[in-house]
Amino acid sequence: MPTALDVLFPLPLSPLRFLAPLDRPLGAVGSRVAVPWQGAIRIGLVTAIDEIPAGKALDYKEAVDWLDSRPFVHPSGVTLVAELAERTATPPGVILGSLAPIGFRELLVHEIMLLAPFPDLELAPERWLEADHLDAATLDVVRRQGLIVERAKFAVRTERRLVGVRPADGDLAGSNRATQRQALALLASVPSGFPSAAALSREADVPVSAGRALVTKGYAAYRDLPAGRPPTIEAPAAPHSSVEPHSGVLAHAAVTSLSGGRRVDRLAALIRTLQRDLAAGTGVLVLAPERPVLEEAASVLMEHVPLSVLRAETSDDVRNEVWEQIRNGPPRVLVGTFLALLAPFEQLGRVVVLEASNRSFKMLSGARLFVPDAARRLARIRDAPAVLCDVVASPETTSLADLVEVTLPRARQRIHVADLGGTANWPLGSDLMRVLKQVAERSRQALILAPRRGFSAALGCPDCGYAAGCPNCDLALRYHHTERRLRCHQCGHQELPPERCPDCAQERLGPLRGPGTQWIAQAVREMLPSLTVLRYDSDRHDDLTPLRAGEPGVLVGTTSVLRLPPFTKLALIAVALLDTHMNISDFRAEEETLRLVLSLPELAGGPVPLTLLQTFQPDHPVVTALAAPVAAGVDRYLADILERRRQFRYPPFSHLAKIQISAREAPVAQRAAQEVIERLSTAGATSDEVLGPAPAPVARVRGRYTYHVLVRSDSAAAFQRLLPVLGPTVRGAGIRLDVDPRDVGTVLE
DNA sequence: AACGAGAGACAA
DNA sequence: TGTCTCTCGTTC
Repeated sequence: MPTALDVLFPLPLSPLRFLAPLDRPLGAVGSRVAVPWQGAIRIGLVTAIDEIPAGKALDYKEAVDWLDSRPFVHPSGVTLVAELAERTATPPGVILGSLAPIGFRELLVHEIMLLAPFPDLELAPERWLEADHLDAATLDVVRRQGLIVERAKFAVRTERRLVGVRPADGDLAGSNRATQRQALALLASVPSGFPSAAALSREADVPVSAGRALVTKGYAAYRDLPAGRPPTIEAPAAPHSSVEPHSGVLAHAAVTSLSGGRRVDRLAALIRTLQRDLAAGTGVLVLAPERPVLEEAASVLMEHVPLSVLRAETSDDVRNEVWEQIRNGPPRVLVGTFLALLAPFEQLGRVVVLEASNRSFKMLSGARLFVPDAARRLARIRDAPAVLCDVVASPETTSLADLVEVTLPRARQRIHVADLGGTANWPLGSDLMRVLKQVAERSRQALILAPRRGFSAALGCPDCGYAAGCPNCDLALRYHHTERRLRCHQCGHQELPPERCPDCAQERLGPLRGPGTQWIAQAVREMLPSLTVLRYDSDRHDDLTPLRAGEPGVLVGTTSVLRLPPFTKLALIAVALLDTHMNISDFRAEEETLRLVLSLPELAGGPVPLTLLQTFQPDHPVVTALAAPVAAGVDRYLADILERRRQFRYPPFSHLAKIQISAREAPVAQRAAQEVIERLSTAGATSDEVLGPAPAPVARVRGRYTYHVLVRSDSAAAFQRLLPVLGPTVRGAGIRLDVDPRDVGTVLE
């Protein structure tokens, strides 16, 4: 019986079926194959192997060749891709494309052999030839007629190297040929050769002409040699002093929630467990949301366990090297981004997710996966325990079945709430001014977290209320004072600020609404002219060496400062406007505000600084919870959050998907949104399960109008039935589906 | 995603 | 009639 392969490509497709290459040993699920594709060949992943009836064989093309001797993706990875595709109602190829961005684009050597002379072709039969001797159409014809056999393998990358080809002889005798003899002797002793005659001469310490003479006289020649070993996997910079592992290991549970403490405390609590996993012969996968967390984890863990690192910047070569280490070497810990999810661990002992609620784990392209969800699925598929680490465990984690909660003592933190109500000073309230003065007097350092970059959230007219808006987006243009520009932070549009108000001709246009880094930095400079004030946001990264050297100063930055290594002499961390974080219209906003404030001590490498929160809402439950004298305030508030999620049927008590419908014309988008709702109800959605349509929080971005529809189901099965009815487009509008969204907007309110 | 077929727009 | 651009459907 013929054997068929289901082959998946990193394209928005489901697997396609090919015949297994005839007369070749059958490979395994998870291996890559080369298959004919639109006149050429391309690389795909075998997701299933099936026997099919002989009559069916003619329906499919024959795969050209197997490319792996051992699976490239563990079979559990194939299952994971399929599960994620189903959950997100996305073609599995899209999932493969996001999780395995390399491995499917490598160059192949594709060869063909004519089985008999072919009338119209001047090609020798029964000899292997480069496939590009035939054009795509001819290749397809002779292939269909069974007149050729084909093979494919990965192209070995080569580089031109200078190598020795002939030993020294009489012509090189004599004292004035001494330098050439010297260079040739060196060349002979290095089989891998040199990149150039000049490089050889440099190494042999002879004039360049001597090396060149070897080439002209035929003692040396350039040859294409296989490219050298890939660069070795570099260890991350180790900014951390060594960490003392906690004694004791984590209990064996399907899921462990590891919360509290600082990030290094949570790592310290993991080390003994990871060592035991490795000793048991199993590898461990540690997932990090972004580079600084990854580097920190790697530098802490590398002192205690054998470690590999995989991140976005790792080259394809290094990635292949890591894959080899994991497949062939002794068990190790792999610290990586989402790219590590498909790592080919033979035995996987544990999956650890660092900073499990971090927004960076939400992938913005493709199926918009949330990596911790994918990691938990992987752990379940492989029957490995999962550990979710976070400063504050999310309700999604704490409501999981078979959960063990490990809570480390919360980092010490003195929190002061500064009420901005009725204050005349803006953006620095009187409390913050007082503390900043102390910082200056005592020659200490302070960090102020600004709500945005630029000078102010808008530039406008104090008389008529006009505010300059973006021509492409329904959004105020942000005012950048230093550059004297108005800029849209959505689409990048920029223009000069108007001389006078276009509505009432008033000339005193000024900054409106919330302050940015520029405004706050300016205010601090005016108040404390002698103090160094530095800025750190995506517009400007000031040189922070003075602060690192311990000089007094104030750093004003956006949340991007949270990714900086800790400062050892911080006396104060201030949040200039906590309201910006609390008022984001999302059901997770308060919880994330809590997480933000409780993770601020991470920035202090030395004594615990004062945390000062400026807010117009000192009575907001988030603020009162944080201001409570003991941690119990926070814990009680977390319980409240969970209860509210249950009451209002938010995740984890329901399944949520956000559908974004957008078009250049608002009515087109609105009609399409209506059609989406009709399709959902035709598919059996109850009125309770469909919410919206509502205009997106910013109704127009880059000239496109967007409407949101939410699908909310109590049962996974009902949820999963509804999503596939949404195509990629509806009557001229584009649809984007975000299953398990991390930002929901206002539709439910 | 990438390609090719087919439809429609426009100049000669 | 040719050719350029856009939309749509297919990839086994």
